[in-house]
Amino acid sequence: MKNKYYITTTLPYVNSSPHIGFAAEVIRADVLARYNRQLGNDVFFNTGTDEHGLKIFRNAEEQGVTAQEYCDGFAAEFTKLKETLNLSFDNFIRTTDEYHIKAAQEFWKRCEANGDIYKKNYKVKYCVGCELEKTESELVDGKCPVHPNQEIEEIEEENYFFRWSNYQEKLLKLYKDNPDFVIPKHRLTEIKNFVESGLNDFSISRLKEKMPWGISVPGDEDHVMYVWFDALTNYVNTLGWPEGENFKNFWPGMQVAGKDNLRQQSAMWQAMLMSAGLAPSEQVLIFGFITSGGQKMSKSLGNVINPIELVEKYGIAAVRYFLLSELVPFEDGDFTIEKFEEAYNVNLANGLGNLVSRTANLIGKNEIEIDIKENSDKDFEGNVKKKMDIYRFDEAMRVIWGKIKESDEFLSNKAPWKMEDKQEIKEVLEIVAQNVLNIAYHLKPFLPGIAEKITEQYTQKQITKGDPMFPRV
RNA sequence: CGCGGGAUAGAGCAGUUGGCAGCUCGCCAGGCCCAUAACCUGGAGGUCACCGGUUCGAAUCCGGUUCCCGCAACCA
Repeated sequence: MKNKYYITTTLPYVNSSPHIGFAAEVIRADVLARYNRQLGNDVFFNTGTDEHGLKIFRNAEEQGVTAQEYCDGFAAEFTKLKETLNLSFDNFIRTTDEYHIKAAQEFWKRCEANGDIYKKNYKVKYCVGCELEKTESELVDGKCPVHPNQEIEEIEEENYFFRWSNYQEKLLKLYKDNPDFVIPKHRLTEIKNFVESGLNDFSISRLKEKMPWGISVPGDEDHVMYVWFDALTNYVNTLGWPEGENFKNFWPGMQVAGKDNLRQQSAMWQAMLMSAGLAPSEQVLIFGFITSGGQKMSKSLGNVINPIELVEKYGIAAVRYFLLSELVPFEDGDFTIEKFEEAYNVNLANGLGNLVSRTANLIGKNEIEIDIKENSDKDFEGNVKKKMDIYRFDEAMRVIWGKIKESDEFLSNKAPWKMEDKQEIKEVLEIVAQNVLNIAYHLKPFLPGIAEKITEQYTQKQITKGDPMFPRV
């Protein structure tokens, strides 16, 4: 019987084009999905788009289109990432999908039935930029410190609230019983501290007459759900919850997110799950951010890196390689075009590409037939696994590149191009070719396209030299 | 004392449970010449931010200090 493995990314909010940080997140999730498929597990991999809320409603108004049209445009752009980033997701959920809307309403009803939803008068200052209410202590000079150029709006209305405060002890118990619940450890510490400091119930609805772009609250046509409540439920809705077979088979699952999402994923959502009577997530991975030249990416600084343009210029393998290999997933990492090109030249062109070329060439020129098979090296496999078990994609790739270096050294030592005896040459090249084929095998989750190409080349009866896979830049 | 992260070769970074300080680029010298001006070998270059402690032994653990950064700019 196959193990079930469910993994989901967060759903990016569709108010701008795909961010390189989200690209890193979804590619890491893709690696875990592909790796688990390779291990023989039955995998369900989810991503999608978060499409409700005031910010989107207003953006659409400004552009003179309906909110749905506005979202459709972005959703198409994000869907295209499947090809652009070579992703293997099984479902792409949009929070405007009919099945999501129905399930989100069902989720609401369950929380309500459990006594965790109540109505109260709500008078608070609200920052449209954050889509969040602000307490007086959070404001600086009466303005949101995050969006100082936007006016704080006063909202006074009856809202529904979620009794987050009911879940403080249960969340702390969850963290205590599952010390690996949040990876890395320091993020678990952070969320534990936050929950310990006390939880305030949060508002989960908005008046429809003011902000119609949301999912109707069950049994109250005057309200729509607050975007966070609706969006978080996608992680089970995508599995067909409440009835779907997939839900029974795959939940609970792995969740990955950027560090800005720690609170939502590991505390708010977990409390919501408990309230609805569902099991908490299996584990939450919290990734670091990507800076650009040591600074936060910002349009005004002009240092925003567009992952799609990067792929168009350098190819998807180069982009996946950099994001997976040159960054420590759980810490902030820096991107510059210089580092990117250096990594490309050193590791893909001179390293992987060159080894594949020189080996194939030597075999072809000598007209040698060799006998090798996929994944023949159990030590190699074990070393990769050790790193994958702790989600260190960078170190797993370092293991793979160690095998490349070892093969280059071996070739230089043996110098088969000086040998006369065909049998002797064959013995050397068979070892190296076997290494290359194993490298390709372990590369499949990381650089699927390239790995397939190498595998195809090296499983021919007569291996011959191909065109360079990575021309130097 | 809001919560976290960080300081390691000229630059950029890694360093898991304490055990001879590593990687890439750059620099110097050599080799090879099968391969994409690539590949291999050797070398120079370190007060592991600072002070103290634990230990046979600390980049690593503990306490303190200084300086950066994120949470918290349009954002994942």
